[in-house]
Parts: sequence; C-alpha cells; structure tokens
Amino acid sequence: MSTQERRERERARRHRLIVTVARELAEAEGWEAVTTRRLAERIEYSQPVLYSHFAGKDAIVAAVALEGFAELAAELGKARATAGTPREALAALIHAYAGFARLNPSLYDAMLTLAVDLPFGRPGTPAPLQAAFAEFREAIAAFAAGRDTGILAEVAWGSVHGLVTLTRSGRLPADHHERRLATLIDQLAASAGRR
Amino acid sequence: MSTQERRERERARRHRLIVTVARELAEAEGWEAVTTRRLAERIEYSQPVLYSHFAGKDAIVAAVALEGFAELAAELGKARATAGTPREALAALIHAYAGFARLNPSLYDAMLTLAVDLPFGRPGTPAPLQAAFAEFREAIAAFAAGRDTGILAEVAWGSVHGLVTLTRSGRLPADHHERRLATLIDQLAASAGRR
DNA sequence: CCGATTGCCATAGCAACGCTAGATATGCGA
DNA sequence: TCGCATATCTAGCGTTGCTATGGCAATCGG
Repeated sequence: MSTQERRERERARRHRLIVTVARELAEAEGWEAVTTRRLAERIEYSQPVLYSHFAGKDAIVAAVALEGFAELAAELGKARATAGTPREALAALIHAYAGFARLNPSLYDAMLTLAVDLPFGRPGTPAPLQAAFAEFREAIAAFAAGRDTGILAEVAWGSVHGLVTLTRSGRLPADHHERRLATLIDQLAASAGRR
Repeated sequence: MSTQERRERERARRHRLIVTVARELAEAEGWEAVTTRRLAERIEYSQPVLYSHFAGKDAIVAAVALEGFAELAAELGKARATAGTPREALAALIHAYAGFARLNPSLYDAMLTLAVDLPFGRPGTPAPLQAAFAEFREAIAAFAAGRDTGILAEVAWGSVHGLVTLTRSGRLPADHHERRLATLIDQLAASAGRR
C-alpha cells in the first residue's frame, strides 16, 4: 500500500508545518497573535485541518513547547561541554539558560508559562524535558556535598526561571540582570562549603 | 453640593465592589472565568459600567493585583516580626511568601503572571509594591556582607517566585516543595560567609 | 478505462469574548 | 412642573476557539 504511506508522510509533513508556523508566528508577534484562523491561513489550509492534527490550540502550543525543551537541552549541554571547572560549567549553564529565554521569549512562554498539559510528573515525562532537567542535575552535582542532587537541580532551575520571568516582564530592573545571575551562581556554588 | 459627594461615594463603593467581585470570581473559578459579562452580572450592572470605572479588563486585574501586593507586604512584615534571629526571619519570610502564593493562587497570578501594565520600574511604582519588596530587602540585609542589598533582595524574590510558580504548575514535584524552600533559605543565608 | 465508494477538506455557523455607540431612563436644579 | 444633564442599558461589532454538514476529488474494483 504505497498510497497510504504517502498519505501518512504528507500528514506528518503537515503536522510539522503547523508546529513550525505556529512557532514562527508566536516569535514574530506573540502568542496572542496566534489564532487558529491566522494559523490556518499561513499553512494554506482551513481551520478544521488543525483539529484533525491536534486536539486544540493548547495541544499546538504544547507541541511547540516540546520542541523548545529539546533545543534548550541541547544548548545547556553545549554550554556545559565548553567549560573547564565545575564552577565555570555551572555559570555557563545558567547564562545559556538565561540567553535561551531572552532569545526565544515566546518559545519560553510556551514551555513554562502556557501549555499546562505537558506531563512533567513522571512517568509519562517526554524525553526532552528529562534531558533539560538532567543538564541542571549534571551541572549542580559537583556542588552537592552530600545533599540531594535532584533537589538542588530543582532549586537551581526554579531560581533562574524566576529571575528570567520577572526580568522579562519588567518586575525586576533589566540593568541588574547580569549581577543577579552572578549572585545566583555564587549562591548555588558557594553553599556546598556550608551546612 | 451634597448630591455630588454622595455620587462620588457611591462610585467609590461600586469601584471597590468590582475589584472585590473580580477577585472572588477569580479565586473561585480562575481568571479565565472572569469575563466582563459575568462580572457585570455579579455586580448587578451592565457591562459598560465596568468601562466607566476601568480602562479595560486588564485594568481590573491590575487593581486586584495591587490589593494583593498590599496584603502580601503585610503578611511578609508579620512573618519577619514574629521571628528572633535574622536566619529565622528570612526563613519565616520565604515560607510566608510561599504560603501566600499557595493560599491565593489566582491573586498571585494577577500580581505576577498577568497584569503587565503595573509600573514596577521606578519612579511611578505604587506603594504596596515597594513595601513588599522592602520586606525582602530587610530580611536579606543581615546576610549582605558588603554586597548590594537590592540585588540580593531581587535574587531572593526571583528565586522563591520561580520555585512557587514551577511547583504550582506541576513542573516541579509538589512533595519536594518544603525541601526546596529549605535549600533556598540555606543558600540565601549561607553565601554571606563566602567571597 | 469506467463507475461506485471512500476519505478528505472547505464553507458556514455557534456560542462566547472584550469593548462601544446610540438610545433610554433617571434625577437634579430652576 | 418643566427642561436639562447625567447615568445606565440595549444592542451590536469584530474576533475568538471549535464543529456540523455537505461537496469534491482521489482511490479502488471490475
């Protein structure tokens, strides 16, 4: 059945097209500009086609978010790899994370502000999500000093996420951003000597 | 002109009613359930009345958010006051902050996820916002060790905000929440001994 | 190579959204 | 009591996410 295979290929191709166009549109004009009508127009199909691929708009956002996590994990891994000492690796990871959020604001929104229906709680957690978290775990492990690496990674991730979001929404002064990141890195690395 | 005074009183009363009802509705069913129609129905007026008090829905959310910041500042102040050592005061502040976010999830959303049009950047920053931030500054000052208190307060706020947000959206496992907060407090307090 | 059938897709529409213009009712001052 | 000003409502605009229906085109059996 060659025709059926071709159809599935075309469907898969269109599936990816929807995700790509949604992401481009979001990065260009923000998620509030990503309506099902505009999206349908851009992919040159009618609205109902979107719903034959995704359960709804939220599912499209979630698909974009998943793509974002994969890229984030890659960026974090690259940052860690190009560093020498554990301290430098941690600093590189934090800066890579902040840079990713700054360069892809709407993508970051999809990943961590919108799209609640991604299963973060195990066991159904998608691989890209686990990979991104694993990078935090690897980077922080050197500073564990007997403490739980998972907890430390969670604190590191949450902290840098909070700083990034509050900075991006104007809640924290933008010109202190670098100093805040440096302070955070100090705290994450320094507390190993204590307790 | 007594009639004019009475009218202004009634307007002010209705103004507060709108904010109160919006907040109640949001806490009961989430902000997506707070539509101008439902809000108008609850206050027993028609939709356009809302727009004679506020520029739009966002302005109503911002008003609720402002109320939230005032309450948050009060809670944080109370927490700091009932603590002995600086370390206990910092821990009490962090836990009070996390508790506030947990008990008033929609209010917290209005303050820090929605409502972008609140002027955080000085000089037009509303007093409740400054008061809440001042509590962080006071709590962290004892651990400054020569470092910039403002930066440290910003890092503390951003960090706990990130942990709270990711926990509440299910991005971080809920059962580790307390351990994460304890670790954060350790880091905020411990780094004073370094550098 | 033709006709029946299957599956895909677009048109059109629903209910609800934020917001507003114009008409109506209310209550004041003279 | 009359005329005016102010306050409020009714009705509607354009847009949203989503879907039921109906027609067209590609596919398969002969």
